[in-house]
Amino acid sequence: MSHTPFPESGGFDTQAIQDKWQERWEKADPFRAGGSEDTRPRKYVLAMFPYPSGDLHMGHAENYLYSDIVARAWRHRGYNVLNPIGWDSFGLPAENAAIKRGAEPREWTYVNIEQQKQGFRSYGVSFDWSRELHTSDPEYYHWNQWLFQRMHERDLAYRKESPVNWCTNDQTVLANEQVVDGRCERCGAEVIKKKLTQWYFKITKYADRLLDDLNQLEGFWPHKVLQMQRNWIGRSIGADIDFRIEGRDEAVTVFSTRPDTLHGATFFVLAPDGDLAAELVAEATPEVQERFQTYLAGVSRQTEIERQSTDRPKTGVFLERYAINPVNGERLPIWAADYVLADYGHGAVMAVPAHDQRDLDFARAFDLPIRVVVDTTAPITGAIPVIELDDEGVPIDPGMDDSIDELNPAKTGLALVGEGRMINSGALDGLSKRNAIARSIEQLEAAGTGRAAKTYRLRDWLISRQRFWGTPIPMIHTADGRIVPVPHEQLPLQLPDAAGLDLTPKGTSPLGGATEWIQTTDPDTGEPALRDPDTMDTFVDSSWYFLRFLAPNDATQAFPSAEANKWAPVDSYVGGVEHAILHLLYARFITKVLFDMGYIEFTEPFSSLINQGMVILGGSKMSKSKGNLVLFKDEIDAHGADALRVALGFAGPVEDDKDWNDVSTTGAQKFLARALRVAQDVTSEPSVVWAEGDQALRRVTHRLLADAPALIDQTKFNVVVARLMELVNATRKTIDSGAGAADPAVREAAEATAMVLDLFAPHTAEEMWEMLGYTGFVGLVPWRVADPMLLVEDTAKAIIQIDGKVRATLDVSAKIDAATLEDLARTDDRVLKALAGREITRAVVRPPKVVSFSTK
RNA sequence: GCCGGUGUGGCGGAAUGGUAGACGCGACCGACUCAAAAUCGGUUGCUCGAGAGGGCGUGUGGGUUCGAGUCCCACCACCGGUACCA
Repeated sequence: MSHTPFPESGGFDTQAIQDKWQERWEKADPFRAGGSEDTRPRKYVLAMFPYPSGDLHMGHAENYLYSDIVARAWRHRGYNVLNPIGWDSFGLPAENAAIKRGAEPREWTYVNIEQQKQGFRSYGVSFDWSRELHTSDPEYYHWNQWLFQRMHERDLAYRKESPVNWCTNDQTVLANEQVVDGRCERCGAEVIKKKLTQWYFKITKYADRLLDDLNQLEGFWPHKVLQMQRNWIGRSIGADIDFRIEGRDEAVTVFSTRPDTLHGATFFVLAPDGDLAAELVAEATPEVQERFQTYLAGVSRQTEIERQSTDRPKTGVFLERYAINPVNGERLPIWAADYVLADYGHGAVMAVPAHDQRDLDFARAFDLPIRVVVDTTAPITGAIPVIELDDEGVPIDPGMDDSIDELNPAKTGLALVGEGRMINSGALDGLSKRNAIARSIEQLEAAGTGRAAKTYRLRDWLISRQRFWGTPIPMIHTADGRIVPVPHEQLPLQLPDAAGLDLTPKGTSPLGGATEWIQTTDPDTGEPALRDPDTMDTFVDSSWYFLRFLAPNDATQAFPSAEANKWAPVDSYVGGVEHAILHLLYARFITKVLFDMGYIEFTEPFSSLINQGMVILGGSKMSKSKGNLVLFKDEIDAHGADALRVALGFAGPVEDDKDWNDVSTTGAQKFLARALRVAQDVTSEPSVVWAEGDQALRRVTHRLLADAPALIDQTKFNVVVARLMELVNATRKTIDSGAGAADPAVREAAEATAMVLDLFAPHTAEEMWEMLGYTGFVGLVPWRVADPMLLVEDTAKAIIQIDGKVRATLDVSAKIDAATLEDLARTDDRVLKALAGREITRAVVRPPKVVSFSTK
């Protein structure tokens, strides 16, 4: 193969070096994880597996660099490391490409995988290639179907009719997590609500555990991600309160975080698209029915974007029915309004306009009464106000001074949500908000009309998709209306050939058009039956793939429990923050489900998480549509894999975004050439005695050896590169103007450089190692332990401060005692000059580094 | 609005409460060269000063401390998440 050496590589043919080592790695396959015979402790490193959308881009370059750095570092530190790779190869882009070009989704997908694979090989990533998997292979999705059926058995997979998110462009439903700002996360089209019957995974059953277990991850996952998940799960604590509805037998329950304000409830609101509203309207007068239907039609036409826009005026219709307040028997008019959501809480609220901004806005729009029940002017700390009692021992309501217009919600339009003391609330009067919440729950429980309750923002995970390129849902709809699993001996239920199928989005699954495929028989009766035409959300695939890597070719089970318990949870998981909720929440959920089923012994999938920032260009995201893509392949071709890796590793902290303009591949090339030249210049033999080498250089070498492991653990990769540069610079200096190239310390430094540089520039490191006279792979060589004797300095620089300003520095022995150091400082010329006769009133001496004098 | 995060040279960024700016990019000066590239050496926070040397400096204002980029309080700016969630 002909090639031209990269420029700026100091005469080294880095292209040839790269080719040479990639060929050797491919042949020797040195990065396979050890099997059961391997007694070293294990580490599982994983980068979020790629979707094969085309060639690799800079985001991949960063992501897989970081996981490779960690994997390589752990190998050097004596671990049996698993660093696998696979493809998240089901999904919409394949299908859309297929529609556009008339190719099969499968073909498009597997061509892309081949391309990405070449990309990874050219990048020198130390994967265990023997465990490669594709989620679009029946050998993989078989076990999605298995998982689905196990969950179905436990009522964790179920069907329900509910308003769902519908992407108007992709013509499919979406999970709540896939709607971003009212738009489809994938294509950006507006999302509307539709009422459909779909398959769900009951993630809400795990809400408490998903929330509480986040505490275990504190310090190991980015704080930001933990916080995002907490907010997403959104646990609210309060009470369920039962309201009787006039003319109806069953009570209606509402959830409220403010049961203390029950006396301030003046009306009642139902979600217009909920079941209860429909029921009440069915019994209403024709006029009410008509008004309601008109309103509902308007509401359902709205997109999520319209619905979410702030400052929207409140709208609603009065249903001419009344709810009865359980604490005082008051009749509360029932309205239907779209500010109440059908799928949160119970889809109904008691409205307390004085103390809830939304209720207040609604009350003011429709002229409904407003009653203040918390006096927010009353002190809640300090002396408890004296409550006067009337003749019967009932507290006299102190009332609120309603001459204070600034505090009258009806006038200001501002609900009083702050702290205060209860008024107009019977036996709760005088209590602080906090105490009143607790007391009101006690009262409701005593009366049997309410109870403490929790509600979550998290909704169940909608997993059906009306698209082709995904895992078929392994269920059968029988003629008599039962829904039964596909018998396990018929699994995997494979996708039919896409040829001849109409894949265009039309709102129903393309599989419905696969006549032969969709028709089957009822496994119980033998009667004709239909398969479920939908496929699963591809996030099901990625929610457990890290377990499949432990035995990707096992045709008998999803994964062997014994292997899973040995390797998993993943020790270091690397990926973008865009998955902070979606993928990471789902994987945590499925892990807990598998734990409950007894397949694994751990409850969290990823012990530590690294979120890399984005690679941007000129301050904005790179994208094909903007035409500002920096291509992975172009950079490898222009500067070499190692230069790209070093440049990215050095560009800044892992979690920060990196502007491509600040990523210096040419700087990295220069550094790599300097490192190679150092190795080339070494004239001593591997057998030299290092202890006889130059002490100053040895100290630099050993400080790096001592610090590197902790720096890697703290993901301060950019600092490790900086320290490598310092070592190479120090070695250069020793060769050129110090002890010379033959000094043993020079060899020791060059060898240490190769061993640590392997994390960032594996090709260069291997080449250095070979230049230094070794034959094996440096990537497999254990790091040397730093000599503690070389880490303690025998001299130190002491700083002398006077009134907080550094006035002198002294070279002193590292073992100097406080009295000697203080004497030296007090008699130093510069100190005397700076004192200018002022008297020292205080001296703080911290040998050997600091003397601090204070003066008058 | 609510929740979280971040503010350090021209730029990317270092810095267990102890000399702020490691390491690099860029820039400038020099060596080599017919010349350029590459390479090598030097300078490079701002400012006053010929120099010696001094003053000021980590978003702003306060505080704790012998000593604060680092700890505490208040504020400002930017970024991210989320939002009729009852």
